[in-house]
Amino acid sequence: MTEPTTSVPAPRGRPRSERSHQAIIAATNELLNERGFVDLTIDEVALRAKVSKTTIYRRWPTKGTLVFEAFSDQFLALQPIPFAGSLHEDLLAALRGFIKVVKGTVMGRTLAGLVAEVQRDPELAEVWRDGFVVRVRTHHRVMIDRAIERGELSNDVDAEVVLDLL
Amino acid sequence: MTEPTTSVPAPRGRPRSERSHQAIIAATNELLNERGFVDLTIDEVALRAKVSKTTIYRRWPTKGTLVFEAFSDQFLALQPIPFAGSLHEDLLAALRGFIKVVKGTVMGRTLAGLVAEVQRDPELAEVWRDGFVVRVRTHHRVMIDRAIERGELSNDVDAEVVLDLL
DNA sequence: TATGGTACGAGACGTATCGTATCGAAACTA
DNA sequence: TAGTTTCGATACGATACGTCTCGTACCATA
Repeated sequence: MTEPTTSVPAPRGRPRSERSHQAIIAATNELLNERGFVDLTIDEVALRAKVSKTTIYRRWPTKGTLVFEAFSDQFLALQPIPFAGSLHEDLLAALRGFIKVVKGTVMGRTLAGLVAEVQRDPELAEVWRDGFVVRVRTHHRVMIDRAIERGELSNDVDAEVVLDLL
Repeated sequence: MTEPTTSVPAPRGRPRSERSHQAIIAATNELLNERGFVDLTIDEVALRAKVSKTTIYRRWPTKGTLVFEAFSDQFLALQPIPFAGSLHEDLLAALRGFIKVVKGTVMGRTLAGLVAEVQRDPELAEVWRDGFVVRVRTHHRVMIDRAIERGELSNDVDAEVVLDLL
């Protein structure tokens, strides 16, 4: 075998356009910031990305999954891990940063719509948990681990609960 | 004048049915708990309340305002003012109670949809602020006032910010 | 009792959006 | 060149919101 057995079975037919993929994500983020989740329409994403609506649905099954993918990277990039010194300060700083983004940018609007959508679509909820909540928690876990090396613990559970508001 | 000048100019014509009003609110709450904000339809509220859709729109301009009214009372009734002793404990208890309702009942789903809707409708946003956020804050203000009589203060601002997540 | 003002029920209606289906052209592989 | 898959264009079905019309029911007043 010249190819590993785990390799993809060699692509057939016309390949998917990578340019289209990026144009769709970009257009989605633009419209997301202009109008938020609810008022974003797939037709307009297609129009702005110079792509057919069919192409979008061929890659993302629902509006929610598309918006999720476009949004999550953009959002998480704005959530740095603070390094203040004490766990209490770190968590507070993280919370402040989170609130600042939610209240100070248009992303809060999108997040609200996305959270609402997650309540309705079980498949999206799964992607949401695996691809967003987990990453946020991993984020926080770092702070908590860092704190364990000092001897703080009882308040940790509370903090996790607080951040469950996500 | 047998009537005070500030009295209502005497109602003319057929009065609005109080029974209809209550039936609409009740049906809305039922459907809200069954399906949440997004999947609740005005047509079904009308059907279940044995009321014409016209009657609903004659009283509430949008779906959002109706749901808000039906939901806010129901929700706030489940948010008692804790009395633990210290401000820290009180706020924590309030937060726990809030999270418990949001995560443990179907109301969280409705709340998410409502928050998303508030981001879109400026009129609803106004009603939301005046009729919900204010009441929640008044709620918390009681705890804070109670704490001021002991001499805690610096952490208060933080707590308000945290509860801004609403 | 007659009249005018308002709410009511029933339902058609226009607009908007999601997501699907169809179909011929284009792009790529073997 | 033949086979396979994606592409764009666009019609379509399914819902839902919110508006509008019209004839009827209810209430105060003269």
